[in-house]
Formats: sequence, C-alpha cells, structure tokens
Amino acid sequence: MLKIFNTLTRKLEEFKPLHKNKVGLYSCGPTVYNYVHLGNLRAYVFVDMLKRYLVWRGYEVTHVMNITDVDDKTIRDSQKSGKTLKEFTDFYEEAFIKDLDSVNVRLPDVMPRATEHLEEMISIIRSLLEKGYAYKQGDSIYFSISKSENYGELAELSKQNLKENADQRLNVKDEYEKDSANDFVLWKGWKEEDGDVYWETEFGKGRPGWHIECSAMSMKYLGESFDIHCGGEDLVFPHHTNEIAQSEGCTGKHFVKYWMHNAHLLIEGQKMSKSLGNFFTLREIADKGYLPILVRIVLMKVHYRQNLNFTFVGLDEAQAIAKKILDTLIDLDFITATGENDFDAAGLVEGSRQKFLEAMDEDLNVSGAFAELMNLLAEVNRQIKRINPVQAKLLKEYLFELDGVLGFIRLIYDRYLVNLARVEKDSEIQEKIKQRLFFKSNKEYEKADGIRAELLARGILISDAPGDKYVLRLSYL
RNA sequence: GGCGGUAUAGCCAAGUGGCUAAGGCAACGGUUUGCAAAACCGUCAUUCCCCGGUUCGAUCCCGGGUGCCGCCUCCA
Repeated sequence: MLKIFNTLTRKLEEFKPLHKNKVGLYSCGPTVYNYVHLGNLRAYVFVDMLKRYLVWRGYEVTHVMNITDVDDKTIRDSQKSGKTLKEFTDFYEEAFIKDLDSVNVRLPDVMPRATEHLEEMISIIRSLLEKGYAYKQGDSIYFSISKSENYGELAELSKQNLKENADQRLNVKDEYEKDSANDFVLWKGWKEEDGDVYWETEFGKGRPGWHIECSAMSMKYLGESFDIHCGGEDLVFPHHTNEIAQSEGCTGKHFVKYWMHNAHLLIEGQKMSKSLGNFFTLREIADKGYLPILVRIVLMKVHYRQNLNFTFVGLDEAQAIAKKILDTLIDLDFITATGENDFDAAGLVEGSRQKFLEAMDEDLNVSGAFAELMNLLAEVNRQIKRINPVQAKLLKEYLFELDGVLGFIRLIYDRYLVNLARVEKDSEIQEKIKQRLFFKSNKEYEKADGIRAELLARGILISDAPGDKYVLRLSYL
C-alpha cells in the first residue's frame, strides 16, 4: 500500500487515485527568465521520481507541468536584453529542457505555456466575476478571499496571525486598490512598464496574474478534480492556496486530492542567495568536472520533505555510489562461470524487489530503497564467482528495472558501454593492452605497470582478472 | 510577532516504546593480487541536542529549552 504525505491534511494517507489506476499529476514548472539552479532542480527531480515510482507501481500517469512565460521578471529581463518576450523566454525554456535531460528527468506529457492559455484563464476569471468571488478595481481584477470559504486551509492560515507586509514586498500602490491586503490579483491592467506585453480582452488591456495560470492549465489537461499537485514548500502559501480558492470558486468542486511539497536545500550549509554567489546552476557543477547526473543522485538521496544540504563532498559520495553500482554491472558482464549452481538469483531479486517497494511505499523512503539496493549489490558481489550468464542477465535486468525509478544507473552504464566500444575500436590502445599482457606474463612488471599508468591517464583502467583475463573499467565519471 | 519543520557516528542518512540503532562515504586492519583496481571479511553510536514528565522500560510519546531551516503576497 502506497502512502504519501498530504499537505492538505498534514498526514500520511493511503494513495487512492480518483479514477481506478489513472493518476493526474500537476507540478509547478519554471518561470523561464534564467537558468534553473539546484534548488529548482530538486523540485523537478522529486516529481520525476514520484512519477517514475507511480509508473513502476503500475499506475497510468498523466503529468502536466506549466511554463510561466509571462510575469514581472520575464518582462523586465526581456526588455533589458533587448529581445522580445517570446525570444527571451524561448531561450530559457530550451535551456531548461536541456538541464532536465542532463539529470535524466523525463519530460511531462504536457508542458503548456501560460501565454498560450489566455482563453482558459479569461474564462475562469469571467466565471469568478459572475459568481461574485472577484471584483474589478481600477484596471485590474482581484480575488476576494473573504468570499471564499475555507480560504487558506492548505496553509493552515486560520492558525496564523499574518504579519502585514512581513517581507516589505507589498506594492503600496496595489495596496490602495485592493479591498483587503490579502486579496490577490487575477488580471493585471496594463502599465507603461509592461511595454508591448498585453492582451486585449473583455477586461481591457492587460495580462494574467500568476496563480490563475496554474488553475487554468491544470484543469484544462487534468480535469476540474485531479489526484496530485506538487511544488516547492514555499508555494503552499500563497500560490497553491490561491489556486485552490480560484479553482474551487470557479467549479464548485474539490480541486486536488493530494498536495505534495518538497523541502528546500542549502548550499554548503548556507541559504542560497545572490549575495553569497551560491545559486549554482547545472552548468557550474559540470564546469567543476562533475557529471550532471551525479546531481540527480545527490538531490534524490535525501527524503523530499527533508532539508537537503548540497555539498561537494555529497557530490563525491554520489560519485562513489554510482561507481560502485557500475562496477558490479561490469563484473556481471565479465563473469566466467558457466555451469549450474544452487544460487537462487530469482529468489534474491524477488526479496529485494519486495523490500524496495516497502521502503518506497512509505512516502518515498529513498534511503531505505538505496539501502536495499546496496544490500543486493553486496550479495551479488559475494556470489559473483559462481553466478552464471543466465543469472547475471536476470540480475542486470532487475537493476535496470529499479533504475526505472532511480533514473541514473542505465545512463551511467550506457555511457560506459559507449566509451568501451570506442576503446575496443582503437587499435593503438588495443596494441598497448596486448603489450602489457606480454610484459606481465614475462614478469617485466615495470614495463607492464608503465603501460597501465599510461592508459589510466587516458581514462582506461585495466583490472586484472585470473589468468590472462582483464576487465576494462573506464574513468567514466 | 504568528505558524511550521528539524536535531541520530568524522560526513551523508534510515529507523523503532523493549531484541545486533539500516545503508552509504571517509578512515583503519585483514583476505585476494607480482603490484594495483574491484570485491570480500573485520573495526568504527554506552548523553540517538539539553532538561523534565508519562511508562516496568524513551532515541522514539508529552512539556519546556537551545541550535539550524522555512512560510507569513508573485520564491522550488
């Protein structure tokens, strides 16, 4: 039984989709005005793992993630760069997709852009006006939270004593226009600084507010009620709180069954901030010589509701884990045993799968799942000398099956195979390997070791096996 | 000021009202190897942040501290 923590009830709940085994999943996507940083990436890796696990568990998942391609920041920065809004956001959208790919995040089924869903947003706003949830003030339209029953349930606002303008971020002008400080904007009337970014609509010239886009796009693709909505914990209030108010105000139906929020991350023990210069992007990590997929391992290894401290030591640890798994896969490829034995590979796999599932079923306990993977590897390594090719195939298939959830093993292994093929085609390297074997069998160890060192410098590690055999491990990470 | 999260070894990190407190990284010793690499075996938590309470029994439940983190209008 899969249990997940629902922010709405603050409890672990059994997961039961609204429609049999079909799951509608929405996650908040990026505002495309810059490269994504590690904090953003954690959210996307989390949703990816959740989705992969649901699929592994047999659910049919439809995943929708929005692209916010119009807001204050995209307008401001596109103007600064002298590009049109579209040129500007297209650039970062493309970069975003590349970054997701390099941490092996599977793309959502639908990635709708806000600017392409004005109709849907307008229709929700119209309905909210008709039903009295919204009011026009100046050129803008606001949602009146006092009209909304249960407003703030998700964020448990009733328990809180909201500090007015806690962060000094409230715009004083906006303040005058709203009936209540906490009312939020659905439609923003055009202002001079918006330049040529506006839509002519029945509400006048302007653009949509932020919250409305997620309501519009999620309901368009997943229906008025759907199963899971994800996002970073900072979005609980106000973004998701307001999404609920708008959507439920408009449809009169319960919007989302399960809300899941991932915790934030620290960088080397410190808050990410512009002034500390620790807003790492994937490119910056890669420039330091780390394979981007290692970032996925780091982000995934810690439970999603736990604060994660991103460190370069952690990246090294991820590298060691990846290497350990790959080394076992390589050993399975180079097995020499052929005969019958009493090793119960199928039983080992079945037991392991059960433990992996039990761990992940507990609100995605990845640590437990990793522990099981490590225990399996240890057992395989203990038995490696007697495992035969049939058993090796079974074990490899199982590791790749788990990788359907984890999402890094196959990628690292394939990379190894590509490099290995390159080495095998390289006649110069092959010649060196032969020479080394010759020196070695002649007990000319200095010469043999010299060649080994030379090859190692080129990323090729020769591991001797009994007899004349050897295993090539590449410096792949 | 209000609300919430969290504290487990040198580091990362599960977990449980009682039995050996998972797993990984690092380190150290050993087996194997011509030497390595990989692997295996072994060592590595007697305040599980502190104080108090409940209990036959608390790392776990409750209360109070302390540290760190977050939210309180456009941030993943």
